[in-house]
Amino acid sequence: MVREKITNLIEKAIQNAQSQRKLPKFQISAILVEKPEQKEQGDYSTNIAMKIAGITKKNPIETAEIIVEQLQNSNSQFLGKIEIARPGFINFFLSKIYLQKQIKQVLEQGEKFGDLKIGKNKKTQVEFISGNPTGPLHIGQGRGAFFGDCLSNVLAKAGYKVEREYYVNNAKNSNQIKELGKTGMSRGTAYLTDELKAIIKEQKHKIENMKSESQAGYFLCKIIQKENKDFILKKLKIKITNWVFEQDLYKENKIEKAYNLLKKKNLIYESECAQWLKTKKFGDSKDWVVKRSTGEPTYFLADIAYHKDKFDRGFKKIIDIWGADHQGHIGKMKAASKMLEYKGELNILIAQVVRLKGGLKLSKRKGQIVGLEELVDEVGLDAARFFYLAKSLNTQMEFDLELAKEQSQKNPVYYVQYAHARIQSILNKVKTQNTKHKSSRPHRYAKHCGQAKFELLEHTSELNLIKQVIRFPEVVGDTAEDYRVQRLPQYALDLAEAFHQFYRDCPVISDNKELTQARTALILAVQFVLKNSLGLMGISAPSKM
RNA sequence: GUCCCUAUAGCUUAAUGGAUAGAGUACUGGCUUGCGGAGCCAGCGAUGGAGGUUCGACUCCUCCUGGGGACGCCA
Repeated sequence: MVREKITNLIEKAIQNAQSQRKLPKFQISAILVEKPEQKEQGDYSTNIAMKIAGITKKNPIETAEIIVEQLQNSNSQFLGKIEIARPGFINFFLSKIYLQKQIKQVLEQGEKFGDLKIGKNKKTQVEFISGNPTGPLHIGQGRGAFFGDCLSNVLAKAGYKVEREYYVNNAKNSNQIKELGKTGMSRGTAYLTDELKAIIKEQKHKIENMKSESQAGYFLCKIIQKENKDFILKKLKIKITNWVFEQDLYKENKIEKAYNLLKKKNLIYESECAQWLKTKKFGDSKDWVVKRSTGEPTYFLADIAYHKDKFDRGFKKIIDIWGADHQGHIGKMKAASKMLEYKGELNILIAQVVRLKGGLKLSKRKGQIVGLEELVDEVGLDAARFFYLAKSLNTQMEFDLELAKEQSQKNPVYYVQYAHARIQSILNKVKTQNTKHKSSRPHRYAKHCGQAKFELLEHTSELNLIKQVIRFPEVVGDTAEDYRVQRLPQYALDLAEAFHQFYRDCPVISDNKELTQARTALILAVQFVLKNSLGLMGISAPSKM
């Protein structure tokens, strides 16, 4: 990645300056290289001179001058000019030759462009959605759903070995399953929705013969879970590799085993006939009950057993994506992971609440729910995904269903898809004119385009477009590190915009055959990256619209 | 009461302590000798309030105000 190269150059420059005694000796801390928003401020820039000004005892501009002097000696081919700007930024401009060469590389790598190795094949698990099997998913859960799917894609692209998991709270003896059973037996209304009413009606005879609420609830939850599963896989097109059932943890005695382990470690004590876990000692605000006075395990104990199971499966990095109502649960879980001496990385992310505009709250237990299915039907899957992913996970999100419907035809996602389709249309035309490649496969065609004379790509719009294209690996890497997937939709928009501007300024098809070939190669590369970034978001890249 | 998240343009929102706070949408005006006008260009418009730390604060700290969530032997 370009940014890494620049970082390395700066580090070397500082070391050189130090060995020439132009700068004092000090430990070089993290060097930040970022992409400025203004074009005049370079393609990349660093604030390192300001950071170390305190140590060098020179003002930032002088410090920058010393570093730049060394940088200029380094004679690197990919950099054009290097500028110093007040109050002490060093701005880097990429060289034209370097940019032109990149397109060939993108075409050679094709779909693999942007694949990174930073994950080092680390065994990673992303657990997300994990909706209760008592009803359909609502629009609040859509957040964790698309976020988790997208983050998993990004991590995989960045070189992690990712498993995607969904945990089903279907314990037969849990209160929610009993409540569900009650509802089924017309003794309650806890989870009553139109969908459930239909199921109950259909299964009336079977339910009537059931002996207990628990049995009826478990029966109903199986049906609901199957519907949810189909919905997630087929309609939302989310990939899940493992479905884990709470009931199986009971069946396999894993809950009792976890309990005994904690007991052995002397982390459990009895009070008021219940069994308490010493979570306070491990950083949580208080201790929690793991077994009730009746002897039944709590949800928390089951969750500990579940996490122990994750740890035992050898994940080095675990990401849990939970709803906002589980926020108070983080402290306990972290405490428990310490008790179990988990050595890996446990990240718990909270997807903040989704509110409906107009004040309707979205809590599963409080009345009105808007189904995720309804939303996807209204605005379409692509738009829904884009809409969700564009927002930061830990900001509460206000959902204007009316607006979403209204905007489904002028949604930003179409802007990106339009760029992709437009490119396809041009490519089709190019191929028609050039009968030799009329029916050639994309891969072979890309190879052919790789022979183009890239030095002909000189227009500002062409160079800007290339700059956007080569940002892609950085976008993948940054997102894999900070999990801010909203970077992806923004990037896709930026790339599409750069393409539309290029389209305005530079006709691809012209009498100049060499230029036509070079520009065809360029847009082909753009198309690869557009498709790739849409793919990470789970959004389709249509050839026609 | 305690803890957590949060407040940015009319609306929906972005911004690892950096430069002129970035988009989409809405609104106003402009773009036909060309490959898809679902496009392009220009304009309008924002950091809730008061202090503090810093060369530099939407970002960190304190207080205030508003919104949400959590504080069960529910899940």
